[in-house]
Amino acid sequence: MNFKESHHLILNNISRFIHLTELEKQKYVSLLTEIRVKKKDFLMQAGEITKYEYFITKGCLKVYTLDEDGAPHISMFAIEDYWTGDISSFMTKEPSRYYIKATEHSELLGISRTNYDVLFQEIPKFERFYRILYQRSLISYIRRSNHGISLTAEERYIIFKKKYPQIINRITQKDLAAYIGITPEFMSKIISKVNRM
Amino acid sequence: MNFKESHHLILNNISRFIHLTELEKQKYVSLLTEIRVKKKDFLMQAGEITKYEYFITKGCLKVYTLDEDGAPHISMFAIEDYWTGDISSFMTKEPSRYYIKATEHSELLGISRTNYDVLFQEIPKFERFYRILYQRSLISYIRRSNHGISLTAEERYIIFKKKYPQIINRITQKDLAAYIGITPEFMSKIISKVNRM
DNA sequence: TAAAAGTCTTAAACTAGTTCATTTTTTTTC
DNA sequence: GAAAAAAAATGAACTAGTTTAAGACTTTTA
Repeated sequence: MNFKESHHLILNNISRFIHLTELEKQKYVSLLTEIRVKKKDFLMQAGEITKYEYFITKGCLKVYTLDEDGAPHISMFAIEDYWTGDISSFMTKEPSRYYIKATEHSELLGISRTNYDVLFQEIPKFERFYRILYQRSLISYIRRSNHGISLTAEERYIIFKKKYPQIINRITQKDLAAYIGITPEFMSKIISKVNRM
Repeated sequence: MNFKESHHLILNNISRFIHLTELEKQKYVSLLTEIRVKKKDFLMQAGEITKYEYFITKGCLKVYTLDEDGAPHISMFAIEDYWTGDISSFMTKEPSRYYIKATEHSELLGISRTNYDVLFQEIPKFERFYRILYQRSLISYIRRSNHGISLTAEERYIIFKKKYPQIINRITQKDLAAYIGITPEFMSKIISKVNRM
């Protein structure tokens, strides 16, 4: 059996948690859709019902909401080997409040809501895969929500820099500010202060 | 087959996502441990390795960390029909950074780490149950982490009050402040302001 | 490759939230 | 049910982070 590079990447990601036979691998990749999105283009926009859960094989994207004043708040940056999407809209089939925009030319594999359900019927082992995937995401979001209410912006910046060195060089300071939850002006002050230390 | 009241509660919670046969129900409840904890007593403390994932059948508990200054930051309040614990320490078997303290006399059902693994082997359907449970928790923590960095304390208070009316009357204003992420003094100001509106 | 658009920096005036100290009110305990 | 302990309220002085504005630097686009 011969898989393309993107399929190798996603199968390798999955193999960290569950073991699949060659036949299951074939079945699984047959349920995926390939998606390309150019820099600055949207993978999805607020108001739409999320059609896919995504796995990034190349590039970088930002997932964000806009508040009443039109200010962006970035929920996550997704690069190669990351999963992303709006799990809430994907599950409830209600319109999303999120935008997903490529900050670099990106390539993704998507699984549609229909195929997501088929997947569980045909290869129940995937319940385990997603159980573990969501469990791990949950751990990091519990931590992030605690940091948001208990740490200063400077502390959150230092943690982000340490935890995601491979991301920080690929994003603008403005987007980093929208992720940390402060204005770009204050982000600029923090960075020059931390660098001076 | 005759189950006690607490077993009825937990089985009813589980039946929202998966269907169990009578035999599976019996098997499942045999893996649970009953726990009682008096008001102001700890269910667990920072430094311990989390032994159980908990389901609350009666009472109210707060899950919190202490920062370097000794100030508490509450991650969640758990009441009847809620699941709680420290999923990170439970999975990694590393010492927890959380305290769980009963704010009322409470009764819980716990599943140990060993039995959690046995459960998946014996009733693989539980992978699906936990997949859905974690997926839903994830959705609410993603939202909470966004609120923490994008909303004012007053907005977070109004949202909490609307979303958890059954909890707000059971907790102190001080604990609410530790959940919202502000000082008790500022919480007091916000509440009197919002009530005046 | 010049012009336009977007990003980053700096600074002054402002606001949301903290700190500290004191008093009042409510809850707990014996 | 009185005394002690904890929670809530209030206010003044403070700090982290915002707003607005303007200039310098960098990237994108025609």
